[in-house]
Parts: sequence; structure tokens; C-alpha cells
Amino acid sequence: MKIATWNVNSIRTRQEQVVNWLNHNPVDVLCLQETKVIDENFPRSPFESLGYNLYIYGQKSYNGVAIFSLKPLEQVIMGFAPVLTIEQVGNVDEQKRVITGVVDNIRIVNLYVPNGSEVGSDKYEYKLSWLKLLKDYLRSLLEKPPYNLCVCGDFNIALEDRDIYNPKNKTNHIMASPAERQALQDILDLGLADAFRKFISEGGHFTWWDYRQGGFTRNRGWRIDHHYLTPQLYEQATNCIIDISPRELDKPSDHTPVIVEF
DNA sequence: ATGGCCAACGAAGTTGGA
Repeated sequence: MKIATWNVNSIRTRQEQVVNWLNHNPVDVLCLQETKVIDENFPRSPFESLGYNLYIYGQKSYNGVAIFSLKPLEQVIMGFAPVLTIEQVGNVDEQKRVITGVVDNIRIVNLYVPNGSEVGSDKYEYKLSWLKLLKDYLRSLLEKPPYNLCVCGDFNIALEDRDIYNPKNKTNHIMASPAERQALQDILDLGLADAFRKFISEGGHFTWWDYRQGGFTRNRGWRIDHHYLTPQLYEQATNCIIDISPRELDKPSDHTPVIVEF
């Protein structure tokens, strides 16, 4: 079984690239982020024609997540609210960033973690509070069957220095600040492990490159898209790879897909 | 050396991304 994650930076702009990629990489599940479209305008048919069941949770212009699955998903939940209390969630679900469903005894959680803008900004504080809410959400899901979780998506955090092309002077940089890393580590302490690091220890492997200043051609990248697994799934993982080929195309997303295999 | 991104919205320039 293969589960992929890909921030496509607009599904309508990237539709053809995603179809082509799925034709060459017929993964069982594809988790998408930044679809940037309301559900009624989502281009469903190109993907349904490939045999996928679509579960989409979008909004106008910003954010938006979706799961494509060859097998139908069970227990699909959109947003935090159905899992947590109204008091906890407040208005956080106005931004569509979380969708989950179950297939083959695995609960797949697809996330688009807030960017955070600049360290110390209001959006940065929102990111940190969102991550606290995510921890409560995941703790709740871990208490229910099927217990096996694959938490994947665009985390907008490089957990370690080896996940950044040049980690110097990044303590005050978004995606690498100590508070962000600690917030993510607190979540992993629930009992989740990085699938990619089971197989590859060295640095120099990235999933996002800035559009500006030739980020990709100079390989100035960051590894911010992840699969985090509960222990049994982690043991069962047989591979985890980053496919940089979509990033080489004309008009690419700034992210590229990551695939875990069981 | 210069100025050097991309998408949505909406019809020019702003906002957000990371």
C-alpha cells in the first residue's frame, strides 16, 4: 500500500500534472493540500476517471485539503470540531486544513499546517495555537480504533537542521524556530515517528523549494512535508521516498510529492 | 549590474504563501 502527500498549490492549476503523476504513480491514497477551491468547483471527474474516490474539504482562494483513495474511505471527518469540543475549536475550522478517513485499518490524517508568516506575528501565534489544538485532536483519535495512524501533509516545519539546505541563522526563521519545532515534537511525543527518517539519515533531501531566487535549481530546499506513523505502522513501512520530478516541470507547485509504502 | 515567484480574485493591485 502506498500513501502519498502533495501540496499542489491550486488543484485547478495543477490538475493535468496531478493526473499525469497518478498515471505513472497509481498510489492507493493521495493526500492533497492547498487545493484553493470551493468544493462545488473542484475538478472531480479527471480523478474519478482514474478510479479514485474523492473526499474534499475546501474553501475559496486559500487552504483546502483533499484525499483521493482507490478504496472508499470509512469514518471520514472534516475539521477539528467533530472530534473536539466547540469550546476548544472556536472558529478555527473556518480555515479548511484537516481531513481524515480510514482504509485498510489505517486512519489517514491529512493536514495543511498554517504557514505562520513571520516569527512573532499574529499568524505565527495562530500557527502555535493551531498545533496545540492538533495535539488534542490526535490524542483523541489515538484513543479510538483503528489506532494505526498515518498523519501526513504539509507541516510547514523542518524539525531538524538536516532538513534545511542551510540551517545557519534559522532560529528566528519561520518553519525552523524553536517554538515551532517544540510544538511539533510535543505532537510526535504522543507516539508518532517520521517515516522518511526510518530509511534516510543524511541531509540534502527536501520537499519544498521557494519559487524565488532559483530555489530549486540551486537546491535551496526544506523538508517540511511528512508522514508520521504510530509504532506498528512504522515497523511495517518498507519505503519512503521524495519524488522531485514534478518540481522539475514547467509551472510546478513549489512542493513535490512524498510517498510512504507498507 | 539590473531585477529577478506564483495563485486567487477580478479586472489593477492586493493578499497569502514559506
